[in-house]
Amino acid sequence: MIIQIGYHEGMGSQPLFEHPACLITQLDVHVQEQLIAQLAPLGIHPRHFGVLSLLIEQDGLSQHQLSAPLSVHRNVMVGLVDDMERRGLVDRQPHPTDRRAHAVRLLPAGRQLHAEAEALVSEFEAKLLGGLDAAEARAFTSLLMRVCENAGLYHDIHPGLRASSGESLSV
Amino acid sequence: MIIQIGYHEGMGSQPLFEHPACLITQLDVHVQEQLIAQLAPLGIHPRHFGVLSLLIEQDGLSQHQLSAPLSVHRNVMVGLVDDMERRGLVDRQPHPTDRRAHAVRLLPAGRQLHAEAEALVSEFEAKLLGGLDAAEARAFTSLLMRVCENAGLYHDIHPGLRASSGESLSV
DNA sequence: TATTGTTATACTCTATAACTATA
DNA sequence: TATAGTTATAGAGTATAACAATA
Repeated sequence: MIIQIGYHEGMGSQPLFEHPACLITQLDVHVQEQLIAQLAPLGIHPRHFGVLSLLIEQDGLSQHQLSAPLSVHRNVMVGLVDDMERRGLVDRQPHPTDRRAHAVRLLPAGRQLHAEAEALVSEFEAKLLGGLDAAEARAFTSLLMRVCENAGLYHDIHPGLRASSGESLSV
Repeated sequence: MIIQIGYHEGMGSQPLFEHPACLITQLDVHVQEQLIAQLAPLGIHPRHFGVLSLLIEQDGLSQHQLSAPLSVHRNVMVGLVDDMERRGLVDRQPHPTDRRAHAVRLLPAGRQLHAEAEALVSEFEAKLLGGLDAAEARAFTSLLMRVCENAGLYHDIHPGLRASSGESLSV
């Protein structure tokens, strides 16, 4: 069965790389590639940087609270925290209010590494937006944030950082 | 709604989700997820849509010419073209100027499916940018394109595909 | 010698399910 | 009953290397 959508030949088709969705996807391929390369000298993956950044914003989060906003499955988070604990960047403390959970806490080495990593990430981002002037770059970032917000991407992670709503994963 | 992140100023550390790179990554996770869901009823993956779109713009491209702009390895392209040939969306013809290569050509069913797929993709994109007014949406897409261009993402595909002036691709 | 398409193999990543200890 | 963390296993996805035909 063919579903007629009212889109017929002759209405004109949009070039692939004028589709916002395709632009975002292509850009992310590049961003991932570059972030991995930028952070490799520090021995971490962008996901480790994500964990460190969330802990800088609010220390002592549980592994589940860390995995939800990063779109990382909780099984994978185990390994990420393992890596970072092994390197002395974080440790696992008993969670103050939930004895099932661990409070992942930043250690001084983690704070230091985060600062170095963020410098590298910011340096890359400056290059990424290097074709825009300052006002355009601000506008771009602001619009990006609004699109993300509109897509409901932050509901879990903001001030509360605790609205657990099932497992949201990429397919 | 304004995004409020309770972080402490002073250490020069930027909240994770104000980093453009992180916004792009998070947004792409969402976009991929949604595109896959949107196109699933048609039995295709976003990558198939990418191939169909490139062929709409310029029919008879070789598999290598298709794989480069889509950031897909040529080994993977074999399978994608296999899928689409099996469904009667495209076929493989002898390439007119390179006897090693195949010219992948759109069949009528492929043209039809592309129209349906593009309608679904555009519908999703309208929702994605639904929080912006028309001028903001245009600005966002335009800035996205400039960032992509600045990153060197379509040096291979612009001249041949967008202009479609009959010149061969320098891939 | 390099490139196109193809296949096979090995490797990585992710998903699923199970288990425990809590809630 | 549901959830946090953990582990093991299976499956999907990806990279590497090789090959034949052609440039």
